[in-house]
Amino acid sequence: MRGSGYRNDIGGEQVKCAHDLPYQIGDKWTAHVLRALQDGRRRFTGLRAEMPGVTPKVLAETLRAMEREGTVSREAFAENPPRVEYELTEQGRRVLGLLDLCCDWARENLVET
Amino acid sequence: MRGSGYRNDIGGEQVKCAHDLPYQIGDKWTAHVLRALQDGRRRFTGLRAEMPGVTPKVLAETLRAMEREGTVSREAFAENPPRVEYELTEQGRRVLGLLDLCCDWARENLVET
DNA sequence: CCGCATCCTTTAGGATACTG
DNA sequence: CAGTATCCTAAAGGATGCGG
Repeated sequence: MRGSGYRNDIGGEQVKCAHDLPYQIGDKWTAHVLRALQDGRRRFTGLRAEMPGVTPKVLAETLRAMEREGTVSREAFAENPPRVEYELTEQGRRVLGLLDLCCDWARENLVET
Repeated sequence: MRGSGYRNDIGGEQVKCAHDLPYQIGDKWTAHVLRALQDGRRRFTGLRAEMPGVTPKVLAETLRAMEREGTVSREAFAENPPRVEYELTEQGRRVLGLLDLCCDWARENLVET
């Protein structure tokens, strides 16, 4: 089924595996952002509310990184007080799909925890 | 660490996701160990050879952690010079399966990078 | 309200040397 | 051979305060 020579950067094929994905996913808050945005756009404060424990600095960093990677889009409105809304991109929804895949796997393989 | 414990109740579900799995998978060397052991048992030096760049300290730490988690088993032989062999457990093979799942996902979703 | 500027702590990981 | 024992650096993440 799966012979050897299948190990990303150790001289095998160029297939990207978990920790070599060009997307953050293992860091502390990205998965939470993906979950928080799965039902639609949210603004900064809304995200904070759904992610207890995150500090504004770290949340902002996470969002900037995700924006750079193309998993999240950001829209700022020139109002006062300011309003900024975040939303998953198509690629972001795909990454969320991977997360769901992992959850499914966990459901089937970790039942006896 | 895990921040404020298991806070994966984001959607109300208690499902464990990527970074909350009770297995290392996003750290630097675990996936490499899983790959290196996928074709059978290996000893410490053999693993080092298949994982260029890893230092004995870090490899030992990784193996200890995996042993604790139950993804790798360790057998030491009372010989001289000493010999120690590592092998995937059933659970280890399951985690490797998740890794393969991620690779499949990447193949289908990252073709046009 | 959004989020940057500072400063600080923790930790993963590496370099090197040394033992049973 | 199969690891410890030390020491060190970089980077992630947190606390707090300010500014448009």
